[in-house]
Order: sequence, then C-alpha cells, then structure tokens
Amino acid sequence: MTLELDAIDRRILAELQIDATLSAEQLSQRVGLSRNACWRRVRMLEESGVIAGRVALLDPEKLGYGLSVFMLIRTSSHEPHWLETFRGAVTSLPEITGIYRMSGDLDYVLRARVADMKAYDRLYQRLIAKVPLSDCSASFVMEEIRETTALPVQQR
Amino acid sequence: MTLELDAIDRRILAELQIDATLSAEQLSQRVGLSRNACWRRVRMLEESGVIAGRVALLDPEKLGYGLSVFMLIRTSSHEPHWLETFRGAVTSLPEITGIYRMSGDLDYVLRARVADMKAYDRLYQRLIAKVPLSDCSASFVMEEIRETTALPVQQR
DNA sequence: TTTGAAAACGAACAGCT
DNA sequence: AGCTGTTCGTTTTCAAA
Repeated sequence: MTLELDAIDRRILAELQIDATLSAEQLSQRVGLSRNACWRRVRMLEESGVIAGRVALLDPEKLGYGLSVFMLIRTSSHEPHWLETFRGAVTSLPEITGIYRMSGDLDYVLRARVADMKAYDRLYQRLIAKVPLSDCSASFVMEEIRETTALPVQQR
Repeated sequence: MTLELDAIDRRILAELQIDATLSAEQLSQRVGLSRNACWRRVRMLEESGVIAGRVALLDPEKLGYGLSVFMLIRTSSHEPHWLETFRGAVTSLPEITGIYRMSGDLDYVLRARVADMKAYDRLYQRLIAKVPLSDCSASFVMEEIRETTALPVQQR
C-alpha cells in the first residue's frame, strides 16, 4: 500500500494543513491547476484517507488552558490489571490530550492542558486517586516554540 | 478580557473540534438552535479568536511518518549564543513538530515524526551537526493511546 | 437588540464532451 | 482534463418579536 503522491498533491496537502477553509478555487490558484482538477485531487486525498479529517483548532489561552504539562511515567508493576486501570484512568480525563506508551525506560508520556499549577495539582490528585503511580515526574511548558499538526509533506 | 461562553457556544466548539466541515445547518441541529443563530455564534467565535483556525489533519502512516519520538534535552550551556543556535537548528527541521522550553531540570522537549529508526538517526545526526547537545535522550512512541487537538471545552 | 425567514451569492459536486 | 448545470451552503438583508 504505497501511495504515490506527486508534487502537486503535496502542495495541496501543505496548504490544507495550514488552512482547511480554502475553496477549490483558491487552492487551484496556489498550486497552479484548474479548479476542477484540483477539486478532484482533494477528493481523492480524502477518500484514500491521506486527509484524515478537518478540525477547528481553538486558542488554549482564551479557554483557560494556558498551562501545558508533560508527565513522564515509570511503572514498577507491569501486570495486566494495573495496565487496564491505568488506561481507564488516563483516558477518562479529557485534560490529558496525549497518551503515549513508550519504548525504553520511560513507560508512558502524558501531555495535559490545564489552567494553572493549581489546576494541574487537581488533575494529578484525580489521576492518582484512580491509579497508583510509583514514579511520575511533571515538566511544565514555559514556552511553546513550535506546536503544529502539520507533517512535512513537501520535504525539499 | 474574560470571554463568556455559554453552554451552546461550548457545544459548538466541541463539535467543530471534531469535525470542522459541519455546515451551519448540521451544526444547528446538533446544538438545538436555528441555522442563523448558530452561524452567527460561529462567526463570533472566529472573530474573537477562540477558533484559531481550521486545518486538515493528515494520516502520518500513509505519508511515511509512522514513528513518533520524544527527545528530552538537558543543556549544560545556558549562554545566549547556544540558545540562539539551538532555536535556529530545531526550527529548521520540519520533522520536529513540537518544540517546548520547559521548567525544571529538563530544558527542552522535542516531538518529532519520522519514518523509522533509520530516519530518526538521520534527523538526530542533522540536529547535532547544527548544535551540540550534551544530554539528549530519545523515547519512541510504541502506541498512541490518545492524540487529540481537542480541548475539553464542555467539562461536565 | 436579538431572532428567524428568505433572497442572493458563491462554492461544491456530477455529467458530459 | 475542462466545461457546464444543478445542488447545497454561506452570507446578507429584512421583518418581526
């Protein structure tokens, strides 16, 4: 299942990753194609699943989620029961926007968004009430230098 | 500048965070409002910047970015020159989709997307060629249990 | 001032050349 | 692939509450 995407497809993807509201007309001008040809390519990219969806991105500051946290978790217990409980606990908390099972000596990485330190502490308390964590270290994001959903589709 | 968003605004945001292609008609049915009233709210949310934009999300697997990596960086040198070089280096690499300056003993966290281990190594080599890293540990994502751009706007 | 209906406009989609 | 027509969504206007 190797997809063959040419330079124009990649150009289209690059544009839509930045602004998905572009009309077929606008898009066609940017990539140098007729409106219809362009529209058909977009449709193909959607149907093949390369474009997984279109979402609205919200401003975290304006909604009271100005503090971003990474939680690095090491677990002593690797029994199935603990794992299940852990999964149930983390997935039940919507402030946790990223949940990753890792290789190496780290077991899980969590990414959470909260209002402030106090809100973080509440989240942490709710989490450890649901599942015991033997080793969890939190790091707070001081500055988001980059945060993008865009993949490098146009790579030179 | 405190924004007052009522339950319907939040319902709208919740829907658009999942699917930004919903028409005003569809949206209005889901949130229980007339088409126009709904449309006016969306417009207000856009103008106030609560809705920061609409983007297409692509399938990383289908584009050859199946491996996700977190790089945890500690730096010995905190001189302005090193910092500047570091920023230039990381921001020049588009595979690095997240760049965060942290509090605590971690200095930076990077999130990158690559094809495989070999591609990771190439990225790493390119990075350290641009800026010396005294302490950088990489952790690879084995499983993305959750990865969402959606903020919990509807909280209970 | 806010809400709903409806007209006008523009974009999306399908069929045909 | 391009052209064209029909359908559908968006945006504006207007009238009523």
